[in-house]
Amino acid sequence: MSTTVDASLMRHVNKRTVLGLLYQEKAISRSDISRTTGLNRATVSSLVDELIADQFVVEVGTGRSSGGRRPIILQFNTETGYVIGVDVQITHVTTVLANAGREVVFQHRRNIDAMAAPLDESALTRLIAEEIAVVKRVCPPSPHGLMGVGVGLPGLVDHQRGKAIYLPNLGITDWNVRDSLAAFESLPIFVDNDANCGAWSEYLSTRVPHLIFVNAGIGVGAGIIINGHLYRGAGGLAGEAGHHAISPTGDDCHCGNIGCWEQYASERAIQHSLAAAGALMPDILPSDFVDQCVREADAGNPIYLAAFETLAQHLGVGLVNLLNLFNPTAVFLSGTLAEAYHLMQPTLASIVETRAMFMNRHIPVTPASSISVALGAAGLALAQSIALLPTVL
Amino acid sequence: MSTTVDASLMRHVNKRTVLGLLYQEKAISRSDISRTTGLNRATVSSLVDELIADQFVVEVGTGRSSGGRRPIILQFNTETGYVIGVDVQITHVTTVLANAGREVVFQHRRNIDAMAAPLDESALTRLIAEEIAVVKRVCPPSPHGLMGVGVGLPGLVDHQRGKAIYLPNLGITDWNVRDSLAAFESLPIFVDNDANCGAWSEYLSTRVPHLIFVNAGIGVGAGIIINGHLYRGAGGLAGEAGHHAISPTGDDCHCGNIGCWEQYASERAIQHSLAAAGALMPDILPSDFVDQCVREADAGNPIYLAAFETLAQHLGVGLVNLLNLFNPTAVFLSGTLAEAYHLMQPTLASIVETRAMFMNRHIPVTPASSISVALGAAGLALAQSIALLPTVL
DNA sequence: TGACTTCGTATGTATGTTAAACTAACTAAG
DNA sequence: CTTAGTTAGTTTAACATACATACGAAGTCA
Repeated sequence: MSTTVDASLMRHVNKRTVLGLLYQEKAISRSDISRTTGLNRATVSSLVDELIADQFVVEVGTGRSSGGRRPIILQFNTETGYVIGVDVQITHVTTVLANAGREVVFQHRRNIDAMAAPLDESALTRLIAEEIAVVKRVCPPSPHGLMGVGVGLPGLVDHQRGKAIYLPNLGITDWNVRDSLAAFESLPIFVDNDANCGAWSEYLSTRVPHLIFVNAGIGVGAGIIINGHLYRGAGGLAGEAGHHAISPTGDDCHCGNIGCWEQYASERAIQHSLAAAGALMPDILPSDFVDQCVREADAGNPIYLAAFETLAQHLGVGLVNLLNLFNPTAVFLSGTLAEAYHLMQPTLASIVETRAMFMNRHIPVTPASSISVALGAAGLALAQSIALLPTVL
Repeated sequence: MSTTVDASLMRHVNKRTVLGLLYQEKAISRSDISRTTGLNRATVSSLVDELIADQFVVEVGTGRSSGGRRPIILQFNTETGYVIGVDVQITHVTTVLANAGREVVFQHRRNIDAMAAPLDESALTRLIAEEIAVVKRVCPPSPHGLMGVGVGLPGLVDHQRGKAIYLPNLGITDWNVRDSLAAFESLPIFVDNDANCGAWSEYLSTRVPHLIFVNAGIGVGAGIIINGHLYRGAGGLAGEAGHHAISPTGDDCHCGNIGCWEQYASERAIQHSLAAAGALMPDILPSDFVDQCVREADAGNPIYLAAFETLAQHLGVGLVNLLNLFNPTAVFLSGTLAEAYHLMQPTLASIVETRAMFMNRHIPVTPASSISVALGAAGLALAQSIALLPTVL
């Protein structure tokens, strides 16, 4: 932790601050930048000149005068380069092509049914490589080109080595994703946990400094942003919220614990409720399971309504725990269960309002977009590719 | 978040890095500093000169030669100034006088029995002021003198305004500690949650970058260090681990939640166990309660042994949740229940080893010193007083 | 004794930010 | 339509700081 600063780092930091501001605001002048950063106008001019030379920034005409010379409007050059993001879930893979401004240029979803027909590592590698190839074909030319690929995976990930340590619901252990993909793809590959990707995506969109992103589908995981940085923990494996126990008497979990949140707040819990009510749906593809259940509940089927009610209660209990522990600014709900948000929202809200500590009772729990994990994976790749953009950590 | 750097900040950061290194190492030369920080020898010399002029650093003779001129050994001047730390618990108040090197020069403990004879805010203010006055009298003269007072409180604290928002077990709401004490004491007053103080203390001692400090007594709270910084959450009220639920069927808690960890992992839980076994101890001072229980258990009394066993199990379940959520490097156990550490250790260890996720199974759970909260409070005051020392956030 | 090593300092240079002067371009009052 | 005032952006000089280099001091070792 011995941070030292010299002139070049000083300039780098200031340059990053300027580009960061340009990245947030859609139209801003040199003068505006000087005012909001506190940097001298001359310094800003010099930094902007370099950013323009690097094609990260473009001048786009002049703005309105406020009593003097009209300002030159600057913008982050969203088309300076592109990244690919891949969200690997148990039931489907979502791939996006995003420009440097995190605008989605192309997206593709492919259902898989890993639970019915398990995919081994090499099959999954090929599948991801195929998806990348598909997206790659539609990537427009740009100054920095296609800069990298981010992959979000549902389980324990060693993001530094680019390895999946344990993906319980895919039945995969110790899979070196980066090296495997390198056989098909020469682009830089970045790998991370899916909830981490989602959290990063929501942070970049909202700039909320402390947030929790809960990905609830077949498993449950959380991504945690603290002070604008992704919190990874000492071993890089924080946020296993799905394996915090909410009951001392629950079922044994594969993780070794008893009564894990994941047992009560995942698709499994719905199946459990349905089975208990004698209403199993055996001939449905896993990738359509939640969809079908939501449809039944929306149609008024009381068994399904009750199942979602129970689910919402358990989801709420765990959420309250996270609120009291982390005291965040916002919570985002993602994964297949987010499709049932409208069914669970009233119960969820009422549990948070009654059971969280008073300062946490009005923290909003909102659904995330279905592509936020893929977009976040792309965003992580972007952050690694352009050193001047906001750092992950 | 628009960080800008200029020459003076650059120098400040480098100076802090140098002083930080001197603060950690007990004997180090300019040359050593240059090597470990990467700063140029000339730069180090210049920075050290200023630090010596400020009396933060002293030259203490020469070291052994390694084939050339002998180095001049530098040391952080632990006697450059002093701070006071106060740990306010329900049953006692601990006050320490520490020098700038966090060495305890004097300490004093005073039992109170706030539960039996409740103290109101003004009585508590006077009590703290008295304790400060006692300690102040033994403070030796020094270049920077007595720099400030840190106060750790068991409950929700607004550290920025120096206010206690809610201290449930003391029955106090909205108490402006800083202003109240200002009537008695002109020193700068810094207020924080007790577990935050403890966590900061353990961080400064161990330099473990990710750690959790659990303060378990009549209440339960956690202080969280993330990446060498105290994590306070969005509203400054994170770490309310005592109010994360570990059972859906437990008692109602004053916080609004059901089945809070605090119901199962505090002194209350022992009383509950004893009552259930028909072995209440009504005529004991609250400040001696745990002491007495430990003595009974150590003497082999099966009712007390069973009570601690149950307590350890519940403590363990909550700890596992924290491990899986935060993936820390170490956990420190403090508060009155830490006195029963030897009784609970085997159960605690076995629960962590079996129920935590595999990467968290060998995270050490060790007892903290009984003065770590007071020392941490002093440390927070120190960090605020000397801007060149490690920052809290 | 003499060559070599290491520590710490002195001096000049490179890099960067800032302050101030300056030009460009606009608004608004008379 | 002129003129004063304002705002945006650039140029120039001054200043702060870290670094490279050279050097003296003080040791080691053959």
